[in-house]
Amino acid sequence: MQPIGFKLHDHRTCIAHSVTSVQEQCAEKGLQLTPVRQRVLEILLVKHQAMGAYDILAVLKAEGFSAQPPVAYRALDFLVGNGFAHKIERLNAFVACSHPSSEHVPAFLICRVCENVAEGIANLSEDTVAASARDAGFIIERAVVEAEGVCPNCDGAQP
Amino acid sequence: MQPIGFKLHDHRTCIAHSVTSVQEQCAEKGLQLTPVRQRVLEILLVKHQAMGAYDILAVLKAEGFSAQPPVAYRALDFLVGNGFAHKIERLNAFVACSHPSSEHVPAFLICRVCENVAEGIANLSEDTVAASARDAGFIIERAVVEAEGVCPNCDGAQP
DNA sequence: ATATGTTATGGTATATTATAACAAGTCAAA
DNA sequence: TTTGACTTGTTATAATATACCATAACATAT
Repeated sequence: MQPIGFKLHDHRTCIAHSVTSVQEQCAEKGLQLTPVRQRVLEILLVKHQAMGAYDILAVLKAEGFSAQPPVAYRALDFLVGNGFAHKIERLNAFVACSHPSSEHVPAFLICRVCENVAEGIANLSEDTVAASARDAGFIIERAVVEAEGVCPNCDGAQP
Repeated sequence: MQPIGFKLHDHRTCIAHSVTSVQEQCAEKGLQLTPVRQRVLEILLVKHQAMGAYDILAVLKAEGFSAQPPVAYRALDFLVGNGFAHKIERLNAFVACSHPSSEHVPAFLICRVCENVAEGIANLSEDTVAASARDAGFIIERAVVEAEGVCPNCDGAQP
């Protein structure tokens, strides 16, 4: 059991479920979840913490995959492009998606102390953001919310 | 007259107003708006487009300022840290703040065609994000919304 | 007037993140 | 069996960002 979204749960079944869910979606959509791609997804799932491309690369290398930067970036592009992972721009790092089965505007709660990340869902359509965009005639194609702060596990423990 | 927030307006007075507003705030708070810092702010204000640190550096260099990367990053840190500019993480680039006089959660509408950026204000406190954070016991210290899409000027003109 | 602390600048070097470009393998469909 | 779409392998390099050390400028305390 380890923290996820700052709460404890059975992380092993969590990983297994995510992987099979992604496998199913790939089958449905005719996407190829190749060994490297699946492995990168698994690596991201191990922790609910954002990982840099080069962190992932180090793991791949240790496991005998080819480990030039493009290997990691290609797999990440695939995962992000198909909604199985997200990039956290603020950290230049990546996390597995916690809600891979539905379209959504992800909202990341990033703990600046332990660097764990929880993914929620934002509802911008009811926000002033949607109104501004509508007024301006701007068409939103995708969006993300990134919030930095302190998670419950670190609150009190650290400044 | 040029596009700002995708609309036309008198950009010269816009720049002048922004600069004097920032000068006033610095005076109030005892912050030093040194020559490089003010110049970087002005450079950002020239376009309502995000600029990379190295773009700014190039302008500084042409004007005889010292032009090693830290020069730009320091000035940008000052501006961002005090709310006079924002970093757009998705672009690794910076924009002058359009609402420098008030605390707010900025929401960027980023046109993927012309790369112009409009800054709105998000109201996350009424969003599911705030609820998730509250439920999780997560304390949000700062947040940003980044939306990518197509602005009214580019819509129709480009795919 | 001198010392001390704080803030800002100058500068080198290097770390970190990301992509371009090209060759080659896989595999299904025409 | 070739074509085409997609994936991988690999080298090199681009783009972004920071660590680190030294110096200057200036206010305030001794």
